Amino acid sequence: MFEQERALIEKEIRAFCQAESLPTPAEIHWSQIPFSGEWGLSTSLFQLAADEGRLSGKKTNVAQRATELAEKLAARLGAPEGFARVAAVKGYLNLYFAAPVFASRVVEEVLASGPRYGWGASKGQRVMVEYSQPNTLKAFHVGHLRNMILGAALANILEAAGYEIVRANYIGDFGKDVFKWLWNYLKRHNGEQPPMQDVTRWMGDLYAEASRELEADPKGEGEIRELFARWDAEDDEIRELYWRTRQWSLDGFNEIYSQMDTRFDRFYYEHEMEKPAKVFVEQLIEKGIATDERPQGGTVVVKLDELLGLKEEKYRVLVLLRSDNTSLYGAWDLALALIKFKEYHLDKSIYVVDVRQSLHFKQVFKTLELAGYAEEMKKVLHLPYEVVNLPGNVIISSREGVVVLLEELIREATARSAAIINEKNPGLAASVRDTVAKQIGLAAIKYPMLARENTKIATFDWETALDFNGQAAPYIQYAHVRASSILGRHGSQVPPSAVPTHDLAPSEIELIDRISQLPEAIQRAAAEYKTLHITNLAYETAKAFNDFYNQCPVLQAEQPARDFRLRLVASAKQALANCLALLGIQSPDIM
RNA sequence: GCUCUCGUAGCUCAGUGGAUAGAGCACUUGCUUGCGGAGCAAGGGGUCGCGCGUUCGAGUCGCGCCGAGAGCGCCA
Repeated sequence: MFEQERALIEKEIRAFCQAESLPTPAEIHWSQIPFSGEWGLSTSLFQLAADEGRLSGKKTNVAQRATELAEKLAARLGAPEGFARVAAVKGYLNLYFAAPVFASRVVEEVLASGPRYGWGASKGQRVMVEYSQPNTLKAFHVGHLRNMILGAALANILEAAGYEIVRANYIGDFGKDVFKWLWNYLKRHNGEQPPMQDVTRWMGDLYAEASRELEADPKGEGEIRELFARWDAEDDEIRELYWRTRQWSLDGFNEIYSQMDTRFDRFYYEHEMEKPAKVFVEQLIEKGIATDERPQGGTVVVKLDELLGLKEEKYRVLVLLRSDNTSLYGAWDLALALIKFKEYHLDKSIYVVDVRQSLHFKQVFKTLELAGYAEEMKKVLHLPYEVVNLPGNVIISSREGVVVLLEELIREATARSAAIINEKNPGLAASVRDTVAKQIGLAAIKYPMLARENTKIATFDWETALDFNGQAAPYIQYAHVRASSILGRHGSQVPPSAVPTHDLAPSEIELIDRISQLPEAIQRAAAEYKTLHITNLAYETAKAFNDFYNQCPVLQAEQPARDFRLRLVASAKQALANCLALLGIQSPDIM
């Protein structure tokens, strides 16, 4: 938000370097001024002092020289436009903002931009984010939650940063697991209908049963292959069963997506990939990239390390077709990757898939690179995230049926938040309470998944998931409610723009500072693909608002402070709502 | 065996090569004639896994070790 001022000072610093015959820095790094309680910008001169010493070949005391340079520079700058003062402190150049000028600029910009405050200009690039990827005929559990929430938030953040976004889902509706389920269904549950509630739980239970039964049944594998073959031969009975059971899962997913407030622009399905994948595999064999070992009773594979002439194992081997000629998911991923580029002319194709598939994606992307798609492969990115475990490092397993069902979690969280509302705000009408309870419950579930580094394993336990205190979404929503409450009591429109003429309190400046950080946080979160920059800022902004709330009266304040503070409250409310919206979290006005 | 990830307060986690490493939870204490106390303020608690290196400067970068987890030819 202060790019202009920054650019101006940078120009001055470069001019200073030239005048003093110093090496000109390529980049000038800015940070906040710590400990001062004042609001401004800071940069250090150590690097410059060290560079100068290295170039001259003479031994220099870097700390001393940095202090000297900072002082000279401060003297040269004087008091530039918009800044109250400039100071040299221990080798740092500190520029202190003329707070009223900047404060008013921040507030004006937030209120003028509204829900789009913080959004960047269009970058003219189209990015696909693929996420969720649930498997039909399996349970939808808390392990899938991280993926869905992370992907959705990331898509929002990239969109806000200025990219055109295509939200894609790739439904796992094909492969051996599907036929394993059908095999078990035909043997033990033929004709059964799924229950009304928790469809995916029922599907998952049958899947776990199928896994158990298969282990005990030596003929099972053969029977499953037979079903697979019948599907291949377009056997009506199997096709009908396949479509019918698949639809049960899809209905269950749609229910969950609507509950979680998640939407997609494009659905891909594994079963659609089979044919194009097989055609593509034939081409790879012709090109000599894939090796056909089927005549010897083997598979079709891409021996990546061998093709690349690597001595150590790195990419290993990607298996594309089984010995019985059916295709594997590696083959489908080859086809899908190209279809995406063909359909949307993407500038970037992102896969939000858990870290255990890192090698798989390395293999897929490298194979396509070798097959002549090097340009496209520069634009793909597997964004890995760690799994969600249960307490005691218990792995969530569809195969063994050890899952915490997502719908159960949503119900629990909603019930819990309704109970808290009853306690804290007993006067609230039941219908309003239920709506708000859901907003808070969902937020509490989503926030911790987004506030954690993607590469860290998350542990799900009920106590933490349902803890609504402290660094959690309800805290942020509460700050938003307080802001709404003040504006509601004020009643009429917030007063028109005004530069503050009262002495800004430290907590006012801190709050404005946090609000002003949103545009940069969005750009950084998008560049690094990290939602936690937004969760952190949302929390810090809420904290700053609560501090302000305690220290600065608004409605009781004297004019002109009252008018400015009303506008500040409206800005804080907007900034909080915008952060939460990026995270896929709603901002209630009462709770 | 090879590859990848993680290791910061009792616990869960932040921390852009820069000034005095921060939050939340838990624990102790205080704050409501005041805009919503789901809040605020204060307190204790740290060999940033260990070592070497790069650098003016390392929790942050590199290498090595230790510990934990994951992946590695016909599941997805």
